[in-house]
Amino acid sequence: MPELPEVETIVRDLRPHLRGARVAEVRLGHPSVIRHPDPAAFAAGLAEARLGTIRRRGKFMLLDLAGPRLTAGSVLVVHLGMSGTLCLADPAEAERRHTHLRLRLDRGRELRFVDPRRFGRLLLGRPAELQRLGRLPRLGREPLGPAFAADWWAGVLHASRRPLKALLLDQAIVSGCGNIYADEALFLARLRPGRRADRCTAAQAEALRRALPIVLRAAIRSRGSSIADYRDGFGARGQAHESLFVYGRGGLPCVRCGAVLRRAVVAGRTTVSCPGCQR
DNA sequence: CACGACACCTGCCGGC
DNA sequence: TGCCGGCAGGTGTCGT
Repeated sequence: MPELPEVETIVRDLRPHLRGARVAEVRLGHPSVIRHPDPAAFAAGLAEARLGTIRRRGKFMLLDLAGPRLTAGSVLVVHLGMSGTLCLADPAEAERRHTHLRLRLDRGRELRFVDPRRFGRLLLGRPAELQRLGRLPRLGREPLGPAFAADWWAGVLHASRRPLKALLLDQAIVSGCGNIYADEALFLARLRPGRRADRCTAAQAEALRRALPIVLRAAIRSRGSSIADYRDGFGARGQAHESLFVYGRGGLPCVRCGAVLRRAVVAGRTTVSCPGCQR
C-alpha cells in the first residue's frame, strides 16, 4: 500500500481542492469497505456535508466535515489498504472498476475512492468515538514529528526483543512506516532487518531513528512510490520507486558495496537487505 | 503479554 | 491460449 509518503502526497494534492466544497451527491460501491456506520447512515451523513481540511495521521486520511446530519467534529476517515486510491476526477469521467465511493462536489469535480482488493476502509464519525468503538487503532508516534525523539526511541528498542523491522512496521509504535520504507531506512542505517532491537547500541538506534525521516522525506519529494496501484490525488504516478536502494531489488547488486542483495522473510514480510553493508 | 500464522481480496506475472 | 501457483505497498483476529 501506500505508506506515509504516498498518503502525505495525496493529502497535499487534495487539500486546496476540497476545503470549503459541499457534497452534492454520494454514491457507494461495495458495502464491505464502509466500516462505520452502516452504509445507509454513512451515505446519509455525507449528504450535503461541507468539507473542511484534510490531514494525515499515520497511513490514515482524516477529512473534516460539517453537515446537517453530522455531530460536531465528524470526519471522513480513509485508509487505502494495499490497493486503494483517493483521487479527484471529472464527474463525467467513466467510473473505474472497483469504485467504492464517489462524492460529487459543488465545484464540478468529484472525489473517488477506488480499491480493487478492498483492504481499504472508509469510516465516518468523531475520531475519539471511532477509537472508543475499536474501529480505529491507537497509533504510535509520527516519524516526521517532534515526538519521534532520541530518548523515547532508545527506550523502545531497549525494551523489545523483536527484530528492528517488526518495530518499524508496528503502527502502534511508529505510525506510517510500511514495508518499502522500513527496508530503505534499515539500509540507510546499515542495520540488518532481523537484528534484535535490544541488541542495538545507542549509536545504532540513533542511526535508525535519523534514517527513517530522511527516507520518508525523500519519498515525499518524489511524490511517492508507484510500484503497482498507487496514484496521487490527481491519478498520476509518483517517482519514488525509481530511487529505492533495496526494496524490490533482491538478487541485484547493492549500490553501495556491490554485494548481492538478499531477499528473506522478516516479521512476516518480504524483506531485502545487503549482507555486505548492513549489520 | 508478545508474537507468529492466517485470513481478507483482486490482479498480474511466470511457468507449464 | 489457458490454467495454476505465487506474489503484492496492510492490518485485524486468533492461537500459542
